[in-house]
Amino acid sequence: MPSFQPLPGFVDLLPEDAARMRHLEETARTLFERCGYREIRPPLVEDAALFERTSGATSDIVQKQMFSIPSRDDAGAFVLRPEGTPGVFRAYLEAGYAKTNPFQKFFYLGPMFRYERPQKGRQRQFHQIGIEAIGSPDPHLDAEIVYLGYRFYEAVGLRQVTVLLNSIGCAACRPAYLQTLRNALTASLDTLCALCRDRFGRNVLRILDCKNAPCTQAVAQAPRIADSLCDDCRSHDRAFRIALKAGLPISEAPRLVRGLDYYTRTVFEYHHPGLGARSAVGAGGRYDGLGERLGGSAIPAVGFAIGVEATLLALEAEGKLPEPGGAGGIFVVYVDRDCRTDAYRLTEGLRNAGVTADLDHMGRSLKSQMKAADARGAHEIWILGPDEISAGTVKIKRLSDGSEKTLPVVEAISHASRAPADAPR
RNA sequence: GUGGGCGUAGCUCAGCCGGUUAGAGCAGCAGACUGUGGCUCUGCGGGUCGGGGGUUCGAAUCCCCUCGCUCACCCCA
Repeated sequence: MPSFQPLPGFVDLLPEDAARMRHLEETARTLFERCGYREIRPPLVEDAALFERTSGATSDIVQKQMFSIPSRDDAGAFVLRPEGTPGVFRAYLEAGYAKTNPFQKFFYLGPMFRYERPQKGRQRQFHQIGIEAIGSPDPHLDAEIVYLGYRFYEAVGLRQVTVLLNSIGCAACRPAYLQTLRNALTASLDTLCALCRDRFGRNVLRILDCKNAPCTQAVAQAPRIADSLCDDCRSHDRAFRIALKAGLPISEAPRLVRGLDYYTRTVFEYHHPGLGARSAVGAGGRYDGLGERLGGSAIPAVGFAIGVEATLLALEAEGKLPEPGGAGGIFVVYVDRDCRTDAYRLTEGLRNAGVTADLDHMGRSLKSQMKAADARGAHEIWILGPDEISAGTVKIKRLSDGSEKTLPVVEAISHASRAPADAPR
């Protein structure tokens, strides 16, 4: 057993894992850029207060899930970002977009950190890919984003994703609903789980989300938030649904709420049946309240985040995990050790000509070199032995059909650089 | 924070009613095929049996402690 392992909840992404993750990231990048979203990279470390102000001091993220870093001069706590939205929004404000060019579409990707007990699909360092459209209240934007998220899952190969939708109102109508909800739940307050009894005063809305039987029962009787929406929220929701592309596998989720405080109106989650109880592969919503929480003016915005690890699990469940392809390219093989330097020079010549090329560095037998070439998925083996070296040639073997030919080295290199053998597949 | 499961080779695991040299498959290396991959066969290397203590003539096996991993609950993208 090695002396050092990754810390609990942290994992080494080996090349095969990194390739899978990169595949998702590149799919997202292509898709999002096509829709006008530009990549933004806020820092991984922010002032703890940023998340306390935005996510809500009562949210679990803030209460117990943040990784804090003591600052040297005791100026306050720093934290590893537990989610992407606040940092993106802070960057938007900091850059002055609100004044110069208020409507901006961003995407971001990278690691997030939460101090949770690790389990399947949940790590302390996990990865998200998210988008944020800041500056517009347009319900068509909600539709664009919900659809875009779905398109991402579709593009990576998932076929069983469903979209859960709800509206949770705004600062104008939600307080009245919260009161209605409290009134409705008062009678059954004693039957609620301990956590929900606590939530009753602190964050009633979250009771809707509770999975404990007594709470779901109590909640089933309670009035729906959809019936308490103000006119503005109602018309926003209506326009959003009209705009939303038909054919999306949508489920109404009248009790869907979010764990973070800044959401308003549209909320949604993407679910996958292959993940069990914790079936979300991504989620998001509108957060018109975030700008004010950061001390600015009200700036409407909407976005979502994709859980990368959850998405990979879903792909695995559908049997669609992409198998990382071989390195391709050319593997240069030396017949005996005296040819190693020539083989090395030939390899460098190929690389300098823009061709993917490699060779053995373990002093292995010819046969083993051939095996290694095959194992790594090379397309051609270039064999260099005393005969070839004295003739200034190289023997080229195609792995696909085993055919061989001998060419002068110079000619072979220029041919390879024109018609690269490392073309995909 | 709470509960369950599991720690034996690089990986997946067998062995565990105590008993000689701790095994298999895969992977690795080498050979059969003396300058040729995939398939096959043969051989080789590789183990503080997570760690510590205890019981015993004898512990991978039984007991205690400890560390680690994992799954679930909680909560959550």
